[in-house]
Amino acid sequence: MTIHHQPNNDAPNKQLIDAVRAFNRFYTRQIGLLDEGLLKSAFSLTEARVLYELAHRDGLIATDLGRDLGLDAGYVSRLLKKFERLHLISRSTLVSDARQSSIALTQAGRNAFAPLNRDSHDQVAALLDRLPASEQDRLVKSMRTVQALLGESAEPRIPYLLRPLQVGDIGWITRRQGMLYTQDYGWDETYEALVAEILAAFVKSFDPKWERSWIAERDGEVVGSVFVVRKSPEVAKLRLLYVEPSARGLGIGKRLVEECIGFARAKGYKSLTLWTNDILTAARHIYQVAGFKLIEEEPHHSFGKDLVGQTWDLDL
Amino acid sequence: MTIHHQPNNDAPNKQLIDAVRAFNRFYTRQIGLLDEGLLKSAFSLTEARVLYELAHRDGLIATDLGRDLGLDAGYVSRLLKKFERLHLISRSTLVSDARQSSIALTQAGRNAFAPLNRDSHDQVAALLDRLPASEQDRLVKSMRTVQALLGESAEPRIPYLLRPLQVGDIGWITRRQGMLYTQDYGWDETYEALVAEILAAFVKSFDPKWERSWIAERDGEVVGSVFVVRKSPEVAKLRLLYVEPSARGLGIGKRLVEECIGFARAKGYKSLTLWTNDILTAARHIYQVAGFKLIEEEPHHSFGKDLVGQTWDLDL
DNA sequence: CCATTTACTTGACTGAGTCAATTATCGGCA
DNA sequence: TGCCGATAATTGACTCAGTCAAGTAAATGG
Repeated sequence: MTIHHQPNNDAPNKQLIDAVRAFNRFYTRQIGLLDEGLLKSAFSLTEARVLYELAHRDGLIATDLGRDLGLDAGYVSRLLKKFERLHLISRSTLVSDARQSSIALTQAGRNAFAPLNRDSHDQVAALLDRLPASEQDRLVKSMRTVQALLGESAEPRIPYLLRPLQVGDIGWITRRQGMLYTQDYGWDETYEALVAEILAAFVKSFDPKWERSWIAERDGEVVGSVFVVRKSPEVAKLRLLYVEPSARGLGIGKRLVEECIGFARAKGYKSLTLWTNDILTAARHIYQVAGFKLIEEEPHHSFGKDLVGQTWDLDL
Repeated sequence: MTIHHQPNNDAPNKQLIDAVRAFNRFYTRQIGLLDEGLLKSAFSLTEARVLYELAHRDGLIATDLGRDLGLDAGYVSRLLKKFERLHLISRSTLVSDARQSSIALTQAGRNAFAPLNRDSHDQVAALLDRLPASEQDRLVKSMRTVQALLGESAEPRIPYLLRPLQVGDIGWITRRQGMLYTQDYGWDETYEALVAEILAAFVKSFDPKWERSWIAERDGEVVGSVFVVRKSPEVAKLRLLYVEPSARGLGIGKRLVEECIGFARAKGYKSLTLWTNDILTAARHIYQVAGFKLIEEEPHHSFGKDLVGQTWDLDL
């Protein structure tokens, strides 16, 4: 299994554990039901699994089968011997290692596997068929998520990726910022509206020569963003910096702000300014570290709360 | 299993079937891995499952166990006999039916089950612990989805539910509309910006006396929405009608429009107007059926396309 | 080149789960 | 009331999937 970033120190929530255990019981039964159907064939369940592997992957050796299917080496050996006796497989000793031999299905083996495969396919088709198309999609999507999370990811996970805005992003950012600040600070729905307004204006008046957006994406999900707009020929403004709680601690916020500064410098702006609220301490810390200076503070009443707005500037 | 709404007539997509089969293979192995850990106990896997059922449900009879765990009646009988010999369970013949007897764990039974239960719990905890908290949530959510879709739903599913706007909705609607029209009609990012703008304005100037929003929600997900705004004291305007492709065919669009009409009537508006584009045929059909009349058409260039805008009115 | 590890095989089991026959009881019905 | 077909549970008789440990042959590493 892969080593993941930031493993939890405290034990996972009991409710989550129970949910996973419930799912395991449920799916044990589910698999049992599906397997019942295949039992009438000449092959045992495990034999069928072995045939499946052989039919779908080339150049397997006995050890691979045992490892991937979780089978005893002796048992695999016996299974393969039986298959060989039935002329379902052929084995050829590897030149690279005379202990191993590459196993391949013969034509007879493929013929024997075909009906098994069809039955299994049809059974799953019948299962899916009970659901409307949209739910089939949801089901498969969820299964893929489970598999991705529990399985070993083939490639080491990219911590995150920066890209420009695409369609769908501004809605997503609006939603997440709205929900986050409502949840964490009790702001009302007008904050979400403000974000929507700012982003709409950004897109409508976007000038690629002087402005830019950065979206931080992880595993295909937006986990952060920031925007730079032209306030005047000499002043750029950083807006709407945000990092998903689940992606904090990866340095995404810092990186986003650095990108903004770099961009503003490259474009010849004289200074970079931003407006924020004093309660957003995590963001403030990032601005401070990046060299921003607090210019002005003024109380205001917005989003249903009494807040203290702050203007921060950075000379470029 | 439950009878679901609108089963598919045509066979499900092969890709989906293969994904489900891949998941089944994956999870077979996953369960195998988890079970290995429990093998050192004095009980077999099936015995542990039986004990689990007995520990968590009262008044079970032998048949229930066989049915719910997919076990042979004879085998269950023998298992129970063994448990009884070990004084782990007690059986009392039911007065209602002398063939059946209610099975309950004794204190010794509970004591025997406790370590098994703890081991299983700890194993799942260890599994979850490898993931950061946010991914644990994603995992469990996906598992619940799979279980809900494949299992028999206890209560018949509510097709959908109408509710007013909440925080997060306007971002979501912006995103989905933006993505949908980009995908289906090739509109550019300015459409998403327009939606954001309209929704921001709606929230900011919202007057509950004269205006309203309806969000259609299914299984906790937004699947449609519509807004009514006050254009003038006599004219209400219907805006941003939208239904998720996955939720079409449930009459959500029709219902949303009907709500708008009802609201506009109740508030004493003289007419309800709306603006749309001729290519949105599904929506147009809904408007026609609801009694709207096409008032005006004019070509315009928006969202990167040549379009024909339409104004529809309904006298109330 | 020798010790250790790895890939595979084989003999000897066991015990999980199946199948069919049997008994006891129930519910329905003439 | 008594009979019949169905259901709940039990039991005997299996089998065969899977385990465990010991052994062989080849590879690997110092």
